[in-house]
Amino acid sequence: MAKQRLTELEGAVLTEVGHRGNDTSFKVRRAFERSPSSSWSGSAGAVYPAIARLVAAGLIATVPGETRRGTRLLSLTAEGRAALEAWFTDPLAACSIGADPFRLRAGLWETLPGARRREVIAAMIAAVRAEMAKLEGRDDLDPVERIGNDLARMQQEMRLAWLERAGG
Amino acid sequence: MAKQRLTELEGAVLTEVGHRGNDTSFKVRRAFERSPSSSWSGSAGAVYPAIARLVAAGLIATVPGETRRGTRLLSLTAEGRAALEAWFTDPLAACSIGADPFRLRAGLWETLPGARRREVIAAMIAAVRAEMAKLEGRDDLDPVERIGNDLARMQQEMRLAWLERAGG
DNA sequence: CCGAACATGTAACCTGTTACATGATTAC
DNA sequence: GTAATCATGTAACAGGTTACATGTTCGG
Repeated sequence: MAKQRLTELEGAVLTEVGHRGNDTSFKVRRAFERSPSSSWSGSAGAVYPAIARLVAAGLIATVPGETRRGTRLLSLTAEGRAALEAWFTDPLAACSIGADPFRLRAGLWETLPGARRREVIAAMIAAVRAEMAKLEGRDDLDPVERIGNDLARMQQEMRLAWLERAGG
Repeated sequence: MAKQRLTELEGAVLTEVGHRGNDTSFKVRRAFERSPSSSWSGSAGAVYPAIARLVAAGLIATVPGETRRGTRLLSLTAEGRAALEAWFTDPLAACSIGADPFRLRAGLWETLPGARRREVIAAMIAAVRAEMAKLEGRDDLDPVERIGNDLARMQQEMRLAWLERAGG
């Protein structure tokens, strides 16, 4: 009955419920919507079915909320906590390379003729700076999300350093 | 008729055909299979349909190969080159944050009790070192892929520095 | 009272995965 | 000759996106 392996979205849902205090489907979904990562839109059509799968697998328990809004309060079961820990402590999954749109494109910038290349690099520097400003503006983060935010900032700093070397 | 917007896989396919000398569907697919990134498996069921879409959209032209193997030689059309450049020079797409499995999990490691936490961090350090060794072993890379490889290595170095700070 | 935010969910669609199926060429 | 590699593709399935549908509560 327990799921074979969690998807990234399912792991992230368990994280929201178990360590970030998002105890309803709606709050989980809103947390994804507000996250700066482009990887998920936090769409209802992804989050609600994912939670339904986790409930069916016995990893999330639900109790009806007190209001008449139809709210269901979510919590991790013992199995859910175990599945979450297995998910986030797997070294192969955690340290694999992932999908980085910058890495996929950077090699191609070097193929452009000089003037166009400098123009593109300048636009990229501006875009990275804008992303960094967004990341630095967050001061309402819990400790778990804080670390994710710091890592995202470090990656943008790395991109910036690379661009400044490439553009000079 | 021209596609509205390219997926990451479609952009990567155009890159393989246009800038990395992979002039058949099979070579494109094999290049993805051998890539260290975990984001795509390079499965036939993804690559062949993607190429079919790009051909239908007029971005890739095909001519039959000389052998009887059924090989079709691929090349970018003028529209294909334009679409590829639009794809890789879009600053918003290039500088967005992407799906990083490490970033998604790192905050949770800090919630573990001390001994278990050190154990997990040590396993992560070993896994990152193993990934870095794989990345450093490649010396058969063309200039475009070289840069992607360098960026992947820089990201693993960043992870390693973070882990050593967290584990100390 | 009305709009914004809360709250849940479904249906059509698109894309990627796994596994399968087929056949040609090359190396031993 | 036979195994590995080259070469192309499809079918069933899983999961995410967009857009839609429904109803509740709260602030002005």
